[in-house]
Amino acid sequence: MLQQTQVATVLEYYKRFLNRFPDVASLAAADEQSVLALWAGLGYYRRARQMHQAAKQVVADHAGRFPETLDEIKALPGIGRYTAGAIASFAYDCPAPILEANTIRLFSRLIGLREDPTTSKSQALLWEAAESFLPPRSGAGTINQALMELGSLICKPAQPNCNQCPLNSGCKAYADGLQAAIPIAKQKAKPQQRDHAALIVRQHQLYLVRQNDGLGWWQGLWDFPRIDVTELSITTSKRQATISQAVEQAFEETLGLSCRIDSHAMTIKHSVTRYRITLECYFATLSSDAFALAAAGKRNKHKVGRASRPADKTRRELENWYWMALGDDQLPLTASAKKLVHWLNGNQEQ
DNA sequence: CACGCGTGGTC
DNA sequence: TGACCAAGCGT
Repeated sequence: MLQQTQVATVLEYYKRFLNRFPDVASLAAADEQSVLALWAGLGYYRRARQMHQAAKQVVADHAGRFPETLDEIKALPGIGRYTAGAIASFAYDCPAPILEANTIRLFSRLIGLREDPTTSKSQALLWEAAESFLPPRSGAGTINQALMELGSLICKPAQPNCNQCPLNSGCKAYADGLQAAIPIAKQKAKPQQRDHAALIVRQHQLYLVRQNDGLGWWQGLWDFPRIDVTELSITTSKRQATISQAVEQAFEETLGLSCRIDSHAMTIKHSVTRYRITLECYFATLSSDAFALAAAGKRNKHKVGRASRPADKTRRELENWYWMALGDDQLPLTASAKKLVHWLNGNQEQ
């Protein structure tokens, strides 16, 4: 959970998760969808699937006992050199180095690294630095955690407290006054704007949702029917009726969902990697034939794990539909879908 | 090796 | 407010 995710963000998810899956065996025995449901909102959902797979692998290949050597730990899906080193040193006191956001910054400054820390050359130097701090006998876990804390609390990204740093006498960046310039930030791809549209289709107290397939964003997670309408180049200068018509047509062509847009509900701004997404949410009514198709989806209880892929393409779509109650906490929803659910809960007039 | 993957917090 | 950042990994 902590991979690329701040501790404060993880805490509540972690508690809920361990409450539901207190050991490897219970996680291994779980449905992927219930694992994802507890992860929903955290992001990087591949981590959840890989951890689930790792639990199964521990049961199958290690008799249910978590492996205790660096190589065996690293062989598990979703566990790379950092996470393997962290587990091995924290849990089993193996003399394994670690390198992550905090210590990359710390070591970059200590050795006065003037290049992009992500290149293989830089990485080799940084791992070497990490290794140089390992104690000869035991206590690697303590040292590793102490170095992370030092990076987190003192050797901060901006305005590091060099005067409080116990390592400042050996720090090249500090000696040269370069602590603000190191590590150098690598240039990122320019953010791109995307326009999405989502439909709010209510039938009695249930809302139509669909599961994302194995391609693209939010694989295996559920969302309100959503499409990318960036190419429609919708502008505010167009009449609302024109926009609605274009969006209706796009839903028909993309999802085979024939509907009429009734009104605009809300706008959600969010982002995925380098994309800045503006999601316009509309109340909509399905046309009668589309309604029959969607109703068929209701009989398909949502599946465990990824949806199967029958040869027939039209059927494939239908398996991914579901009528969801607003209070449903079993379905793994994307963060934006959760926001929309929250808004709908607050807007249940009547 | 560069890129994709999610989201929320901070300044 | 938008850019930066976070207990990385797999491809």
